[in-house]
Amino acid sequence: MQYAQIVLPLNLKGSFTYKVPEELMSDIKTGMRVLVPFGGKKIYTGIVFELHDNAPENFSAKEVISILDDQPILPEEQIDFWNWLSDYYLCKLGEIYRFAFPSSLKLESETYLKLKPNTTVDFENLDVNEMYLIQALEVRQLINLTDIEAFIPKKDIIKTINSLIDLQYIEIDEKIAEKYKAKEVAYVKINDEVLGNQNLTEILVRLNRSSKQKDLFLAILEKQTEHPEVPIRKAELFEDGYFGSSHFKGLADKGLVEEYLMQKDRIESYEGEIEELEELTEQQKEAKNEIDEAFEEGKNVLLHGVTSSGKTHIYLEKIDECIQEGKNVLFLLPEISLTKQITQRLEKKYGRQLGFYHQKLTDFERVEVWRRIKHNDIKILIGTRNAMFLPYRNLGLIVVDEEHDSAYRPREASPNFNAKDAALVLGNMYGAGVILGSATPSVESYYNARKDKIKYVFLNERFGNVNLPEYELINFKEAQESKKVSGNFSLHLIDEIKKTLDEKNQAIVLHNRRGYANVIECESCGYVNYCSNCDVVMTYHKAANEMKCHYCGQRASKPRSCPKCQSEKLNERGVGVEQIHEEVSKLFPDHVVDRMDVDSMRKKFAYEKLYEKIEDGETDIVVGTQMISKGLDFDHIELVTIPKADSLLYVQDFRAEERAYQLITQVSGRAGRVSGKGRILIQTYNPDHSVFQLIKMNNPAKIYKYILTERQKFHYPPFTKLIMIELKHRKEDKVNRASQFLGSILRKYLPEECVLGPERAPIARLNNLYQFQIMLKLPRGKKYDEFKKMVLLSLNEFDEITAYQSIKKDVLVDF
DNA sequence: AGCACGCCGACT
DNA sequence: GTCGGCGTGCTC
Repeated sequence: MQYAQIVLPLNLKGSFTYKVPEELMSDIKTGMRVLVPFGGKKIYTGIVFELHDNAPENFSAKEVISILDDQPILPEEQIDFWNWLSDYYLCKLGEIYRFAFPSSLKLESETYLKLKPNTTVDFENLDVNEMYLIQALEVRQLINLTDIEAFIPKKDIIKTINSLIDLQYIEIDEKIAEKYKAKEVAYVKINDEVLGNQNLTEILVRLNRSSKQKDLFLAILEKQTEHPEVPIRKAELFEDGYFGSSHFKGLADKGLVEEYLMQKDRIESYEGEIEELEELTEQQKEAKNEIDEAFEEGKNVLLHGVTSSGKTHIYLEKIDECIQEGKNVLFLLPEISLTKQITQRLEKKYGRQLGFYHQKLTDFERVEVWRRIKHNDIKILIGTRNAMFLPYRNLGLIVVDEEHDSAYRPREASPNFNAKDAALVLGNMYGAGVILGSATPSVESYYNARKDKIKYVFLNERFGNVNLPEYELINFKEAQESKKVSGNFSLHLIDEIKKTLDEKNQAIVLHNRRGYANVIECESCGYVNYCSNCDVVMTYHKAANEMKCHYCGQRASKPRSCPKCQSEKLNERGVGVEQIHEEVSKLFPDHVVDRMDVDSMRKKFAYEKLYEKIEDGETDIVVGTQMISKGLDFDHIELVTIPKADSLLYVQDFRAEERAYQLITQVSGRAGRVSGKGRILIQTYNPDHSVFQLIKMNNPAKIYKYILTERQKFHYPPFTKLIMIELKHRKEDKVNRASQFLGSILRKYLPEECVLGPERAPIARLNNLYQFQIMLKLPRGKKYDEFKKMVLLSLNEFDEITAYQSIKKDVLVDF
């Protein structure tokens, strides 16, 4: 095997061919990391994806510099998984690599500057910047490029460096820095020789003159003899303040004790009591049996369990079984803030065998988890979508909790894949069973279950036979006509909240729109504030007293008068959650009303604080956006109200109804978890709308049937496959031409009815990039693969036009 | 993605 | 006249 296909952490297609030097041939294996030169003088950490003997024809391969691992860091299963992801989602292996590995594991060379040896610098002829740089280099021999920014203005850096290189004073070098340092902790022990020497009395007599040292010596000796297997941390000796480090040093100088260092995991693990699981209810047992059967047939499972039906309970049972069989578990969650409940329960049972992996870990913490997974120290890994790429060796089970959640596919992620779907494939690679769990499964998963591609398991009762919440639709139009409203609330709804509060219970008000008002509009000329980076109006946030663009995050001050016609009559239009919160606060001045949305939860621990407040009953009403539909499992929430439910449906998206159903059902699940007397009030202008009517009936099968019929009628997923191609560029005419061109190529290879567009994106400009999109509607089944090859062909043809290379192109498969 | 090369506008 | 902008091309 003389050649290796290496994947590099760059946004480039496929892999690169390198020659394996003779001396590395016997050691190199697929899945190992290697250092390779690339381009001018850069060195990258690449991964060996394939070894072969086919010499490249069109170029001469460079040589692998060295191998970084003694065993493959990436298991075969992951290599297969990456290849699948790249094929299916039409993304680059380099993108996956960058996403999958913590940056400390894929070091690249950094450019350094150093003084040329044996040169005398003539300071007379240097400018200020040049002098600074030379002086800095005299102090520390190496300086990397980013450090220079600290003392030379950014725009002068290149000039300064070039000039000094011309003068032959400095030179450029590349260096790979080892970034990851294991955290080491100091431990102490009695010197081995001292222990061997039986004459302890003699030692103690010698210590009589320094009583503290003697006490310390005895303390260490006692710990060590009582628990010889437990290392003694140096820090713990000084914890009660009685001993100081000078006492230890005294003993060490006498050769009685010694200090040694050990690596410590950065991640703190649970060390408390370990607890057994509760027994399953009859219904849960039945569900578990069905899962077992499915797994035996080699089928994956969609676990559809209404809120508080005890899905977690079943997960725990399956997890336990899997671990008994000596296999490991991956538990996926849409976002890390939801880990609380599941973690607490798992920690009690599995303690240190539990690991976490998510976006909030530091890079070093990620590396630690990698190592622990590699060493098989972790039995259960709880994590978000990026945890799918850890180097598992023997996965036996993957759980995807809240599988419908859109966080499994963040909009602007690279590589863009759906973690829920990818989990099924990952499970297949490892021969592990996969459970997708949700109270409101995605329509696609439900359809797959219906088509028997995955097994459908339904839990339709709440734990402890508690009743499901009851829905009531309030006709807001009628209420308005009979003048029974106050602002955005019907008197009936207000009355219901009042009743709930009188019974010392809590209520939730859902309004899924951030800010105070959607638009601020000039009454006389109609002027509205546009974001300067995007083609969207800015939202008024009263709490922060500013205008915000919800797409690029830009902020601006609230205008006092119309910048166009100077009129001071500015109208606020469109209702945001802040306004609903304000109204509720005014309606219930004697109660505590809190707001929960991304804007109010931005501060550190804001979420935790509010969570505690609700738990302790200090909050009476929580007004919030969709955030409140997740993780708020409290006993005293009895009422959920949605004053402006229509806004959930007025979204331009074929998934609007599905999303509305999921959101309403999820937030409803917060009510009456214990009492079984939960009530949901949906206030709408269209109480006859099918979605509301079906929700009221509380019959999931009917809702899914309705949504599926609609999807079939309009040729949307799951009946067709969608691929969305987005093109972005700073110049509108350029991206317009490019998308017309790509559209024509696609039409050349695909039937006319499959290609929609190109057209301007609903938000024509975002972050100063103009956007055009082409939607591909492709048939399912065998034909799909064939058509997708054509798409790939078209995209490659497009890529050959060099003039369009500066255009950002995103391909979203299964949009 | 990074980096070098090369061609056009705003300044000493 | 130069500096520096960024459009283009290339990397095993």
